[in-house]
Amino acid sequence: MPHVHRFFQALADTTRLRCLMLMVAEEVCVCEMTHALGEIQPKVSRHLAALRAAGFILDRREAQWIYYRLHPDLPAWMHEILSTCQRALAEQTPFSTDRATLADMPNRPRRRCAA
Amino acid sequence: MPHVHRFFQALADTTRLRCLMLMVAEEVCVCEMTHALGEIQPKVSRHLAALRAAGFILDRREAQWIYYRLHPDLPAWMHEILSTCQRALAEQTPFSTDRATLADMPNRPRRRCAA
DNA sequence: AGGATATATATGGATATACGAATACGCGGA
DNA sequence: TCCGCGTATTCGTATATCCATATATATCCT
Repeated sequence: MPHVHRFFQALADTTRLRCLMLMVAEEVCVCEMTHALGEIQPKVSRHLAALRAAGFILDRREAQWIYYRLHPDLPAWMHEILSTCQRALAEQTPFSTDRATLADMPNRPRRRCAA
Repeated sequence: MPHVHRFFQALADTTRLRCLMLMVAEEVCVCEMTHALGEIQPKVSRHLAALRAAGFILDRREAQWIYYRLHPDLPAWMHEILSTCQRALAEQTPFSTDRATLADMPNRPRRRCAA
């Protein structure tokens, strides 16, 4: 199926996988991912656009920031695979350092107060 | 990590994924996969070579047949993902028909009697 | 309105990947 | 030894993918 192909093709790029691993945990905006990965903005943006076009993530604008999250209607097995990945890769580079760099990010945009 | 990248890149091709889904269940030789998928032999062989070069499968020669199976040292999380795939995709085309076509294959080479 | 910040997209080029057709290799049997 | 079968590989080509640079769009603030 094309869906399956698209999914694994999405995971096959390191930049996209790193972004997805961050999004498994929480909603993240582009500048946060750019900072966390240490990549230039157009590169991150381009890969997020690909993930969005394939229907794997959703975006939400809040002021000048655009937050991305996993698509809520993602098939269960895809979500399961992403969880498996995070469990297996969380303590390996670059995924562990991505999380740390994000946590230490100065002036991190704050989400609208939930509730 | 390059390993992770290689793994998902391997799954991102439909021919390779179909072969892997067959190998999750049992050891399969090239002519069996060629028959099951309805693809030409060099195409199947080429993709198996890629999987072998990446260390995801092992081959074993028996007379003129070469049998492929998942590499026994595959990391647990990769095996887990393959299992998740099979559970999710087993009843979808082309994976379901691949299994059926293999089961109905005439003159299917028989493995050496185990034990 | 104008500047600053955040994000998206366009462009052109380099590299990788997949393909069919043809061919080579390895093994068993007559 | 020659043939047939199963498998692997080479070749040339078409297509896809990724990238960096430059630029466009949108929003906020003053």
